[in-house]
Amino acid sequence: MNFSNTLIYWYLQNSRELPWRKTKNPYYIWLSEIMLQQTRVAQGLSYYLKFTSTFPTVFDLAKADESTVLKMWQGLGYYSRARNLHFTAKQIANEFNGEFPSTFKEIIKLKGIGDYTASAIASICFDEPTAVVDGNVYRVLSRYFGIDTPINSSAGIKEFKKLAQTLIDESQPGTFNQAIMDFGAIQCKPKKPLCMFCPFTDSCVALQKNLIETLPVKEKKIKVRNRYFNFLVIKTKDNKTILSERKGKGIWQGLYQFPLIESDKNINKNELISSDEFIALFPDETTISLFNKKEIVHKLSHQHLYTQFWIVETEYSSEAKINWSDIEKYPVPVLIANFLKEYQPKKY
DNA sequence: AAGGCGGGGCT
DNA sequence: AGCCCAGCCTT
Repeated sequence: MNFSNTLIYWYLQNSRELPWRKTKNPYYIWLSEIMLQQTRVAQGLSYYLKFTSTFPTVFDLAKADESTVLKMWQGLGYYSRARNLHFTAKQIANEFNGEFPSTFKEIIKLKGIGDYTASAIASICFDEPTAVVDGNVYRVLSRYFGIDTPINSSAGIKEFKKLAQTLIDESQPGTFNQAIMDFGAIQCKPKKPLCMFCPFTDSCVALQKNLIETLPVKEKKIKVRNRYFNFLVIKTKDNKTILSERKGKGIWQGLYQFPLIESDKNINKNELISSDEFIALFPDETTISLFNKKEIVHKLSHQHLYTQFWIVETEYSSEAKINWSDIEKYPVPVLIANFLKEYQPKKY
């Protein structure tokens, strides 16, 4: 049996039962694919169920406020996915009359959809033989064929796409694509792959040459940046606080946070209240206490955030317009959601 | 071509 | 601690 047939045979016996496998509706497939970008199935699953029940059609999603969409996305990460999802939903609803584009060439034009996602939707929903290349596919192909081209080099990206395209079963492209991804996720795992039960034991180059541990090759490593965050959790006498939206380029675009003073190291109370930024925010008398005695380290893939939450009690602040009971309506980073869970446990 | 963007699970 | 996950966008 050739590669494709062996793979599909494996898939018939080992595929995972997932809700988006029961449909070819491009709206649902699109939703699942966006959610699963750089995200494990286990993490994305509950979000998929929540989105499909709250927004059964693309029109429902298009009608929602962006803030509502972000709130529902809260905790899933890479929030530009949610903003692009919403943008594209409005485009499909308003300009395309709710009809999803049906060819790879048209699909890839949509915001938030790249080569992988366009291939997935075109193959699964419209039977177009366009091969997906995600992290699973890089791993499976680099091992099976013994290819050491770095998967994140431009040469590697082209090479693996071309190879996958020659392997795809043109009579069932969607099944082939899902099969190779499931195979990578379940069998040909990054660590401790299940080579002893593998249908490719006699043809896998990496297994024969003992290269399983070294393939695939990835060339760059990400640098981690350390940052020191001081969130000012305002409480006025009339039970209001300040939240502001993060704009611009950095992390958590579109999410809300307490006023933030960033420093180049952990600072104490005196250093905080004597800083220009603090004085600008609170010229009047305040009572301040540090909520977390030990710094909270929140790790993103590329930044480590050393965080202190300062409880700032003051008589009144003209900036404080949000009622405490309304905080939960705002989309916030997990770092802040975790704080709120401890600070006002009754709410959760 | 390179860097930025979350959060969580596994080793 | 480091790596990876149904990647994409910007510069």
